Amino acid sequence: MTGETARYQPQITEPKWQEAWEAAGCFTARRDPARPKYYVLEMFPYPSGRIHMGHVRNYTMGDVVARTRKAQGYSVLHPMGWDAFGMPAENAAMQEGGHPAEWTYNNIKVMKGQMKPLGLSIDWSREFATCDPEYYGQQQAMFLDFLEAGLVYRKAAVVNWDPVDMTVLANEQVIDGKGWRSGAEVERRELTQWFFRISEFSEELLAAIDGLENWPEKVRLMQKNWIGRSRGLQFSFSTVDAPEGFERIEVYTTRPDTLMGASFVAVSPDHPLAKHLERHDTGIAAFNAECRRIGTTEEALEKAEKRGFDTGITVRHPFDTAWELPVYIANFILMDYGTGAIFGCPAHDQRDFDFATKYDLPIPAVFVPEGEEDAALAEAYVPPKSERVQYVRGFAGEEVQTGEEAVEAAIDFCQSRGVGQGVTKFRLRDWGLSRQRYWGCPIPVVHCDACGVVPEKKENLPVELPKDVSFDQPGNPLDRHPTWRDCACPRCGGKARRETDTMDTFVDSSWYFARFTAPRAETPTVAEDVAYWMNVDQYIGGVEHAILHLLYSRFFARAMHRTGHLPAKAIEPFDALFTQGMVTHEIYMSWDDRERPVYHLPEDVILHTMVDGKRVAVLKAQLVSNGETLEDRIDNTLALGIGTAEIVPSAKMSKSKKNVVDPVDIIARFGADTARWFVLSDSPPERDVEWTSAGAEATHKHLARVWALSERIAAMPEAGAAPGDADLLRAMHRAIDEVSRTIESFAFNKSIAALYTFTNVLSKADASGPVMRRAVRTLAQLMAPMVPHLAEEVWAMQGGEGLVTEASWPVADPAMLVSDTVTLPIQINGKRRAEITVAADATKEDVEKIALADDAVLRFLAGAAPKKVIVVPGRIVNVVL
RNA sequence: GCGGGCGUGGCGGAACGGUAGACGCGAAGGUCUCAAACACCUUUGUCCAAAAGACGUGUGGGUUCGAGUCCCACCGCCCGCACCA
Repeated sequence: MTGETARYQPQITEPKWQEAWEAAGCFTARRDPARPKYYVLEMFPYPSGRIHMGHVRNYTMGDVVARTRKAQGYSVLHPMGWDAFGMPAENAAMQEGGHPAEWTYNNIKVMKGQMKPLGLSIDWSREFATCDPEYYGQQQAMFLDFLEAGLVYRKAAVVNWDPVDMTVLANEQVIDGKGWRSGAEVERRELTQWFFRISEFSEELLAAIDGLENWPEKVRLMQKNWIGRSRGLQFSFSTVDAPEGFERIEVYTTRPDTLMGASFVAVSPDHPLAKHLERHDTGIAAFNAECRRIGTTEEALEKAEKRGFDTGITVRHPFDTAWELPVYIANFILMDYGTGAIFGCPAHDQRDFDFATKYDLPIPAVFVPEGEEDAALAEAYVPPKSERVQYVRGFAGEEVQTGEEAVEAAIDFCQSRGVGQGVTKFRLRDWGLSRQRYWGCPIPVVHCDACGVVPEKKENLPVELPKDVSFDQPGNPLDRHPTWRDCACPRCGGKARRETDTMDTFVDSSWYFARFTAPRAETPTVAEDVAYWMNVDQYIGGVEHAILHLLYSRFFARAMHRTGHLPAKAIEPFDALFTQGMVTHEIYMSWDDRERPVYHLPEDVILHTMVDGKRVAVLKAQLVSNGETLEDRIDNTLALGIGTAEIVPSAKMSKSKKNVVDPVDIIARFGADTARWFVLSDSPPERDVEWTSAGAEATHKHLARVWALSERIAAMPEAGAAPGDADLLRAMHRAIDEVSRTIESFAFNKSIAALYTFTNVLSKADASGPVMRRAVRTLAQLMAPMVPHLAEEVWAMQGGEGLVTEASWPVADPAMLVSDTVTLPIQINGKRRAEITVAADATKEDVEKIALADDAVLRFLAGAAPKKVIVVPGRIVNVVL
């Protein structure tokens, strides 16, 4: 057969198989009590308008799991939806006009059109967007249930305020302390906002992490640290010369053992005392205002230079009333943590040390390394709490003890003297969900002059966003929409105003996984559906969600359970979690005549490897304008670097660096299977993978080789036997075993390596037609999760029954996996010097005898007896001289 | 600043504490071709002409018969830090 008529043509075959799957309803999820269920979920996308390679990688991984589980007989749920609320839609409306809904739904349409050609085994009948009123209406219903259950409340909280645009800014909209649009200095301002009482679950959310065995250890650690349980002492200092009402300052410390090393007290600029003082003291007012300009992120506060303002107030030390400590307002004290006030022990905290040095405060050491003398410190001495140290200013417990022991002893001592209480605190703060924006789920309450805050009646849900809004003025359009904003009080019928804050988009994504089990239901969830489908058996997404999204979802599952929307088994909604790495690409950069960087798209350069192995990127535009060929360029000016771009090693794909590879282009050129195979092949899934055009081309070639191999095998005789049959069958079972195990353990790069190995064996095998056919059909089955279209093609070519997508997963025969001999390396003093082949069931003694008789071993022994011989059966022999 | 992660050939990466470099890319040589492309075959960590050998997993120490893997210290890069999603 010539290459003319028979070729691997994904552009033709891929749509064909997608239609076949759709016609057969392969991916429609059904509750089937007779079968075990499997729920695979990839973190749903934000509809930005285009899919990127990260999506391809994420969804391909989920698809491998979904298709494998389906083949293994599970009833699979593999849904897809859209995390559709958020600021970009509003930004687009501001910049380009139009309406956020129009922008969002259009993006969804485009992105879905780009995703469909990937051939993912998604049940599209369950699709929804979080901006659908049907979805957010149910979310509002749950909000009301949470409100009734006491899981939501209002309190004042700090926001970034842009005084020119008169609007609240997100952290990412604050650049160097200035508003991104107005350029005005951003202020911290307090607003009354809605909060979820997530902190009520701190202890439980922390304790339950230990049960999340199939989560990555790093995510569990990050969550633990985020919740941040600490044990400490809360007590108050009595003040001297403080204003009325501030006779005491309550502080919290995790190191009460350092109380005798205290040298100052510091309160947050947002502390009631600081706020009181600023009303009467312009210096303090100016200092506090300065602090508030730093912003609201913890990062900014931590990185800012540590500064304080001496209030002139002092406090008495609890164990020595003659000892007075100055009270500062300090920019690094968070009002949200502890009591918003601390005592500083500069000897044993670097921040306090820097502060004390700056303000010339004493630095008395409380403890020193065992056996050392008390001496002046050049920096804070901060040993691990588990280390034994010698206390020179301790007041409780032994003189030499660990920090942990000393803390407990100090708490006991203080409590017995009536100085404070031992308390457990958490770093985790309540979740502020209010957003002063339009494009989010409206908070379904009204503010009535007579009744106060009144929940909307459930029969009036959803509280829909008004469509007639404009974004030509700063601020939230809901605030200035009179017919939407003004309403009747659900309780008294009097004049009332709707809440104009909308919900954080994290709320939308905190329960979508539950909604997928019954996406069209008229209640948030349906008992039978959540009972059958929950939990998510495998959740897959980016590590950037390791803390907030996952923690919020864990909280939501508990809150939903408490309000009757989820069964108890679903309070940890994700049984297994996998966090995948990014897709990166190298950057092509040159410089313009003013020495500014200019970035070039991958398709605008030709990559060439020079003889010395150096890679260069030649600018296509340069070749065209000079009328040159690549060869001319290589001969002439390449060495000079003219018309070439520097290759900067891989970086996260971003539009500004122009290193984005568009999946749509790749699919058009090579087909979806090439894109799918490549994103799985090179790197372990949890690590970043670098997209390279050479790799994509090589993948495509390999897939074409498999196609051609299948075609060759299809033409082989129907009957007969050949000497290589047994070897090929062994290789086949090894491949089944390896691919099955590596898919199970999320090592898809190794699955692909095993498929390469098996394909290489298969193409060189000296086996008969029937065995070859059997092997290549198995190859199709093993490849199907990764490259389902090609697998169908091969399956059909070999006369496979029905669709390979519907075929059951092959099982390796253990008897075919063992061999009768084994090759062992022999080390001499830990260095490999020889190898021997012995029977797989040889005894240690036999192996030792054979090893010691080996030529190389005899040469090294030179007649002497070995000191020791270590035989690890099946692995290695080590002879120690 | 705090928290978390990652460092292995020219490149992506393999390796229950047991033969470092599986598999793929790239490169070199060959077959085919008028020639090229494609395809196929062989080689490919570094040093040495080759053999033998030596050296090799970011750096420096340590534990072990044996360390990429475990421990300590350091260096570099990446991610998160509560209103981006």
